[in-house]
Amino acid sequence: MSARTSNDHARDIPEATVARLPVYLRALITLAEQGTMTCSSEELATAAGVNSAKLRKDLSYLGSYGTRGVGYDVEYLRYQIAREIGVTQDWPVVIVGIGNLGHALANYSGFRSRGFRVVALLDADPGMHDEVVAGVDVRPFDELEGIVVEHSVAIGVIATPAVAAQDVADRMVEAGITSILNFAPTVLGVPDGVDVRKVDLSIELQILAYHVQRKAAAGLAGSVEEDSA
Amino acid sequence: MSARTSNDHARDIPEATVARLPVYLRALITLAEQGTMTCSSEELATAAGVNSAKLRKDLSYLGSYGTRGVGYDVEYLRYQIAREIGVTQDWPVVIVGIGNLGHALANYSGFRSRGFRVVALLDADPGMHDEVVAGVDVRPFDELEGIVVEHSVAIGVIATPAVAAQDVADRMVEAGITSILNFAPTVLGVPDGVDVRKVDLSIELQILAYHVQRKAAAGLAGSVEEDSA
DNA sequence: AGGAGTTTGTGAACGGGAGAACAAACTGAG
DNA sequence: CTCAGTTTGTTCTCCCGTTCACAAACTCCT
Ligand SMILES: NC(=O)c1ccc[n+]([C@@H]2O[C@H](COP(=O)([O-])OP(=O)(O)OC[C@H]3O[C@@H](n4cnc5c(N)ncnc54)[C@H](O)[C@@H]3O)[C@@H](O)[C@H]2O)c1
Ligand SMILES: NC(=O)c1ccc[n+]([C@@H]2O[C@H](COP(=O)([O-])OP(=O)(O)OC[C@H]3O[C@@H](n4cnc5c(N)ncnc54)[C@H](O)[C@@H]3O)[C@@H](O)[C@H]2O)c1
Repeated sequence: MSARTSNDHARDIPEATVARLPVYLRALITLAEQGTMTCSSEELATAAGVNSAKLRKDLSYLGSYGTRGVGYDVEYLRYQIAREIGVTQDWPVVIVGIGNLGHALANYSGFRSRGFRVVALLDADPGMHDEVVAGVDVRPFDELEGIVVEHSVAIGVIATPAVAAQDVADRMVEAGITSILNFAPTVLGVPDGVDVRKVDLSIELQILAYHVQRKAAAGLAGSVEEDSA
Repeated sequence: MSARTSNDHARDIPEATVARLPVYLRALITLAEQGTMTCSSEELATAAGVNSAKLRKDLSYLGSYGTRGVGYDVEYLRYQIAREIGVTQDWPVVIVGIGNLGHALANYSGFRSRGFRVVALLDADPGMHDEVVAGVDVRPFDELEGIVVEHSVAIGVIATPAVAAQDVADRMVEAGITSILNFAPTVLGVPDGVDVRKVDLSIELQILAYHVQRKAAAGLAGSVEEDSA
């Protein structure tokens, strides 16, 4: 009951930190490619586009991997973050809905290079089956469960029209998937223990539109605010 | 100086609220299509996947558009939110980088139906010019400035490889664009007053992977936590 | 008209994250 | 060995966002 004791260090990294770790990881990979062996929190923070105090606090949740007076060993920190996120191993992924977006996702090489392997492309449209996209057969949606079990798939991507998304999510959960990345513009209902992250292009654009409008309105009003630092 | 007085109601809606308004808008559109005339905060909150108190507080920043004891008029609220976001008018958008992802974006109909109009598709690859995607010519990247000025474009989408993204962003800002949606996995540096939102598929997957791993580790440890409500 | 029932709008408590600031810990020169 | 310089890890404070809880406001029934 009280056994929250984990092997190494404290668990439960804050969500905000988890969301930034992949950014740090990317920055470290870039630094490593440039031949940098060591970096300070200041340098890494700049590369990642965040405040250095925030970076240090984030890293402190993982453990104490830096050296005072020196900084961080790029390769070592890179490995530690990758291990914490879990991308030292490969994650099998299934993509459902191979339309415009599904094709783009299947062809995306950044998938593979970051520890994700597309093991199946599924679509309900029979006209699409056995088409080969990026070296993977498009298979009937019904094969979901078999594939999930066979490859121990934990992560599913939904790129179907919005009306089908909830159905697909239900089937995914039933098949044993516990994490879903949803591109369809719908709110998905899932049981406890299942994670959903959504990517909604229209929402992003609408947020941008709001700010454009606000900036324009502020400009018309003639006041000179907004600029702080 | 103290003139933060605006015409109608108080300005500066919290960012978290701004990010949810499009979700409410989508839920209201769905309700309207189903013939619902009126809805309570509870119903709308459920449809939007949020807490009803949060919904009410969010809406209260826009004004007082509900009726106590009754709820909200779906059409009226829909219009008010659309007006607040700024999607009662059409926003011209340019997309730069017409590869896998750019094609998908250009073909995406949800763009148009939500108040965004793709006025130009730009790519640096000459082999691509004059190809027509979704009814729009692909043009050389150099035409950016002319198009931005001609159509008063405020919003730009970057779908180029990561190495080109900063360059493209610089050119966009120079041309007069003030809001950027970035799909390339890079941190963009932009001047104050320019908004950048990023969509990074790999980061989303890595966040999901972290949680899968955490769940698995918790399972192995044998503790029965996680479930609260 | 009055009262019961319903639902909004908001004040207040609470929790988590952001940033400033500093002590602890390391390096390297003399 | 000592001391100056550097950089981490962490504490402390502040602010934003979430949630609870309730008075105010409205409807409808009798
Ligand atoms: N294209 C984009 O750039 C873009 C951007 C943002 C969001 N989206 C969203 O992503 C989703 C897909 O967009 P798209 O442009 O690729 O659409 P699309 O119509 O081109 O593709 C949808 C695919 O899903 C398949 N499908 C339909 N129902 C299915 C089901 N029940 N099971 C399995 N497959 C099914 C269809 O056969 C089709 O191949 C949509 O919800 C869209 O709103 C797309
Ligand atoms: N394909 C996906 O599903 C996906 C998913 C997430 C992120 N991304 C990211 O989106 C970006 C585009 O991905 P993609 O798969 O479409 O790549 P892609 O290589 O298919 O397309 C890139 C396009 O950009 C053009 N381009 C290159 N440099 C340019 C420049 N300076 N100015 C204008 N155009 C230029 C190229 O000619 C090409 O047409 C990449 O950064 C990728 O990491 C893609």
